[in-house]
Amino acid sequence: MSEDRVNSGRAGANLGVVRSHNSALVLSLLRGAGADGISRLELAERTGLTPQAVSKITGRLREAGLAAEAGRRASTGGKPRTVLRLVPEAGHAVGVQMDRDALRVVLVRLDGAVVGERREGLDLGAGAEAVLGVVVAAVRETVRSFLGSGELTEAGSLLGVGVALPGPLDHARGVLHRVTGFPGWDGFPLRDALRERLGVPVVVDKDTNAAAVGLAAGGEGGSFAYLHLGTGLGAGLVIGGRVHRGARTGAGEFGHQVVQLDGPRCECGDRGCLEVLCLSAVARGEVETAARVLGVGAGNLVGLLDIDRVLLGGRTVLRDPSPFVRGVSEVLDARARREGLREEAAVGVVRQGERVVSLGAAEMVLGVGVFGRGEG
Amino acid sequence: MSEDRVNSGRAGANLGVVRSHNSALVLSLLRGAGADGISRLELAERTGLTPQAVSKITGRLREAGLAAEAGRRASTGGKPRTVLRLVPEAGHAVGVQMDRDALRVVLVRLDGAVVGERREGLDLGAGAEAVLGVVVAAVRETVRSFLGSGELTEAGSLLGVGVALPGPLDHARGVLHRVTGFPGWDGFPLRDALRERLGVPVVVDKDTNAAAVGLAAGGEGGSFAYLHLGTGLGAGLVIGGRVHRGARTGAGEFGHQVVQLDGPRCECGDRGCLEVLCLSAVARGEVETAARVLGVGAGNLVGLLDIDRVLLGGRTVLRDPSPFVRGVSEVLDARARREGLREEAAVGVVRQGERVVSLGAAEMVLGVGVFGRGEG
DNA sequence: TGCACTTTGGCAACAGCGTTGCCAAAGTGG
DNA sequence: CCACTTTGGCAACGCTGTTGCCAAAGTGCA
Repeated sequence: MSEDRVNSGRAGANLGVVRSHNSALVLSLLRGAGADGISRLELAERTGLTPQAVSKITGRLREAGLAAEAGRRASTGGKPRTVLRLVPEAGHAVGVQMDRDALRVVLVRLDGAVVGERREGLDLGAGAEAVLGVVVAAVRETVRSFLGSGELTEAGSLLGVGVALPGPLDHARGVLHRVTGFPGWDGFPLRDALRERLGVPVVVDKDTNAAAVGLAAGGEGGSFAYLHLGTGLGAGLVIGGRVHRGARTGAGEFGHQVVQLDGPRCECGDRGCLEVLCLSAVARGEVETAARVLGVGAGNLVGLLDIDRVLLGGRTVLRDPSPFVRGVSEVLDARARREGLREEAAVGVVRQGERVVSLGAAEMVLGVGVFGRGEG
Repeated sequence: MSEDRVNSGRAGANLGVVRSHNSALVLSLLRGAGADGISRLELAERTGLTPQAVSKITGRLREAGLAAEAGRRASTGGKPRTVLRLVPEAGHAVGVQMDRDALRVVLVRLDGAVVGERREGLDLGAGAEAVLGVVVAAVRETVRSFLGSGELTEAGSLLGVGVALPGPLDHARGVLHRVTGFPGWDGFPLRDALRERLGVPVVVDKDTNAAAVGLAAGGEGGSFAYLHLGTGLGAGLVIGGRVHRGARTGAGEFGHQVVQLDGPRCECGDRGCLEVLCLSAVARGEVETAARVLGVGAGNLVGLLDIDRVLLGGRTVLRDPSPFVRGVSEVLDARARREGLREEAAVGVVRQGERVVSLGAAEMVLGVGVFGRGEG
């Protein structure tokens, strides 16, 4: 019912919404503070809430076991501030990245720290049932070996499983539209199938969106794009702190923007797509050219959305990031100079490397799982 | 203070936020219902609020003179629903469109109906002070002749003035960065200057954003783009019902996306921009080519953002819309077929014609002016 | 060592939000 | 005419963050 409301229009607010909003807000600030912790008054300043409200909210979080007091700051002439810290062991989430040929499973704590990881081969062509079995077994095994519990839901420790994979899909329903090259997956209800077998909440999303969620939760503020250059070229967009998926989870199709009218044929059927130009340059060993072409696409994106930052990832980039960073930076730099802007959008490489997608998948669970509909 | 919070991060919510959110929500539904009106129970269904909450909210709106009961629906076996209607005369807003060579001022009622309009020539090169004088006089005269009051703020009837103009500017501060071709405007604090002279709230935004606000308020739901093809080529983006401006009000720079690597030089300094390709085709009289190129840009946009609809406007399109609609539709259609989507993004022409920008400018005031921070 | 001062943060009372329970009003339909 | 349905207001309520107040816990000067 609430999902309908959110989809079909704008929803009315009530006290419950206020509470979960504020709780999620405080929780995310606690997470951002990490092991350093954060004081109540600092939380009040950052949220705009009164100190007393923060006290009540953190009191609830402490009672729920999600937060705890952890030492004090130095005094500034009065009573020293008490430091609050997230209790990282209070919850865990599993992140799954399903690729064409590989499976990656990570287990993270509430604070995002990785406590377990597992990698193995995967053959998406083996059929939905077989693949599902492999994924379920891998998740079970990961949780068992690192949390030491056979029962996934035991003690409420496992909040859920996030699954990221390429290809068109429906995030809201958790249904795959198709998986490029593997027609057997058309319309497969991956979320419900996994939820039934694992017995915990499951979230499904495109790999690029998952990465974007993880990066946003990892402290990347404002608006940014994650550009993933691997076997394909896609983007995850974060606008004002929230991932933008579009109504059909179709947003972020970055690789098939046309940057050369009547250019070479792309396998999508169109001509002059960024992806075919970029990847064919990579295949020819012309990394500089690939980077410049990627930069042009990034420039188009920055101009359209006025984003603050561009983060690069994906196997092809991570193999040797510097020419890509340099090439994209140069294009954006030139753009900013032309526009008369003081600073261009900053370009960087994801520091999580190849794990950025699976970590983001886990993050999707933490973002919404701990307190109502979180803020992403 | 609240502005700081909103800009620097995510803000905590309290009861006041809930009230203004829900009030704005109900008000926007009342506006959407127009002269037909809408019943309390319908409002409850649409917002997800309980009927009793809707009764309280509409009670406040009625007390404020913004809404009124207006007849009843047919009975369905019980007491017939009472119809509520916006009181259109309860408030007015002025929309100003400043163009390189022309000024357009519209006066609209709370329901968006135009009750007055005024057009005259403008020379942006005449200097800020001179132009300001012309604008102020035009606004005063428009209000006086159609509302019959010399005092703008009298009876709280004029809620504010929205101003739309091209060129880079800062929406949040209401400061112009520069106006292409007229360096004298660099850094001019247009919003504050107008507010001081007119004595009512003033909102300043890019012309394309203003149009987008107006279209969104006019019932265009979901996510869409307004593409404006006039002396330049720009876009206004609405994502999930809200205009996306970017941190620097720089979003929507649609015309300078590169669609032809190493293409012809654009006056922005880059090569192969959509704008130069499209407008030069128009200049050569090759409208079909211009439309196709525009379609390619629209396709890139649809792919990146997964928007539902593309609306065309601007002098060049409005002169003869059908080839543009056809050309863009064909490109998007082909895209959707390639993707295997059931339906492509719909293409249309703004029904407001040349007034879409000035009407949107007025809408910017109504959206935020009546109740706190509205929903855009 | 003592006392004035600053700062933190909990307790209690409070205002105001939407919600719930209840019932009068105003229709339909047999 | 009366049973029934549906609408929507009144009153009590639970819960939110807010405000006023004060104890706790430091600093720093005398």
